[in-house]
Amino acid sequence: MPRVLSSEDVEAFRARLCEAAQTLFAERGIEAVTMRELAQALGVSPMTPYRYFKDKDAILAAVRAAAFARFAARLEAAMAQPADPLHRSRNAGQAYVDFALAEPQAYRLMFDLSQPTEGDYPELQGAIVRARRTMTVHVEAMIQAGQLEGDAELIGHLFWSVLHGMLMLQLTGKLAPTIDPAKLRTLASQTLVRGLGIVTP
Amino acid sequence: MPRVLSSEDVEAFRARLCEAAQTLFAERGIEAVTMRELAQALGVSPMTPYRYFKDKDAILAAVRAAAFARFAARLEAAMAQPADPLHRSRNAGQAYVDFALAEPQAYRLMFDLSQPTEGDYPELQGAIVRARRTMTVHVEAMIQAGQLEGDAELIGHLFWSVLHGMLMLQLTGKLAPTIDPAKLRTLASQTLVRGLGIVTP
DNA sequence: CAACATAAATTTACATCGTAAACAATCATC
DNA sequence: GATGATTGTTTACGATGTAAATTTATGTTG
Repeated sequence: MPRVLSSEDVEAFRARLCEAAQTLFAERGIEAVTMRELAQALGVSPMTPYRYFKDKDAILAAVRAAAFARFAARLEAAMAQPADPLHRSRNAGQAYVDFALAEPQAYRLMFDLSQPTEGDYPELQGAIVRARRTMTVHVEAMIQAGQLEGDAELIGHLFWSVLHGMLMLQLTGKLAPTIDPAKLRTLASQTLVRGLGIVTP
Repeated sequence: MPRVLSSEDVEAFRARLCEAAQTLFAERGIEAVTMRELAQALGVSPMTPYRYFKDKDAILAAVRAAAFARFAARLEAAMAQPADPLHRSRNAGQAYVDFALAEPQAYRLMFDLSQPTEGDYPELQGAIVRARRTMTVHVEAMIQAGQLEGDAELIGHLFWSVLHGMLMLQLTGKLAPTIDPAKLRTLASQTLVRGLGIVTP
């Protein structure tokens, strides 16, 4: 049933496809999902998705970009709560952990070394930049509040590294069975606060 | 040219295959390597590898186990240098970074979320345990030397998380272009030393 | 030593995947 | 209403992982 498509229709189909892909990824794992399945989930014939995306990589990139956007939105929402900068940082950290544990497949898609399809796909690039920006904003707030001093971007990346490392080890099942991830996160938090000389209000 | 194979021959072939796989992985990336290529690299017909490994996953697991073993050996060698515990920790951290940057494909294979083929393959499990053990030994040494107090395993996992997080972000190209990875590592080290109250000699 | 059994390796074959190319069906425009 | 473009489908192809059949070479036995 072909019709003339407005660009809104195109966007709508793309969005539906991304959503279906995300759902299937979460259910069956990323590489278990095939183009044919995806088309079937949308009720179209196997080749139809190719009218809206160049290839599978392009779909992956779009789903990744959407995941980064959702991720950034969560962090921004957590930091929007009124509180002193240190507490807002804690909230953001909690939101980070919540996201990764609630949507491990999305987190994996975002941070796996699977494909270096980064450079292409400017939409994806933008989503990453936005998410990364969030990582340093809260540090700048603490610095401005006099709770901390130093290079905000560098310190932001340190927070990020600690969170990312703990979560990746947890998600990949690399933590020792005796390790309680929550305790590890508490220790990490306390250690960073002390180590960076953050003034606790 | 079939012959009766001793179990040493079998092991030798497996080792050759793993080595070839590792080389090809490093060259062309992991998922770009095909069973047929692998067989060709060994000068055998495409199906021969299946006489020595159940399937491709089994080969992946064997290469992963070998990578973990090499990794653990490097860390252990770095810590075997005579020095006070804190310096041995630093050496181990440097060895960790060196390994990941020198063999990014191996590091990726070890820590990607690609397949949860962990549970099967006891050989792999053992290699991981050995590598993980290394991560806490140096902390125990510092505690015994009175340079630090706390839960050695938990603190070991904190060190591990920070290193792993920084390296993964670097290897996946997620660090901001303005970030110097070496500076980030320096900040991380200083922050952990201060935050954990490590007594510097 | 000749015939055979068995283990090793190869060849053939197949299902599945991503996707290119050919085709069909619908609508906008003249 | 004929025509050309746009959307969707069908068909087809090469590549991949691997199962099954087949060949080849060795060690064993009468």
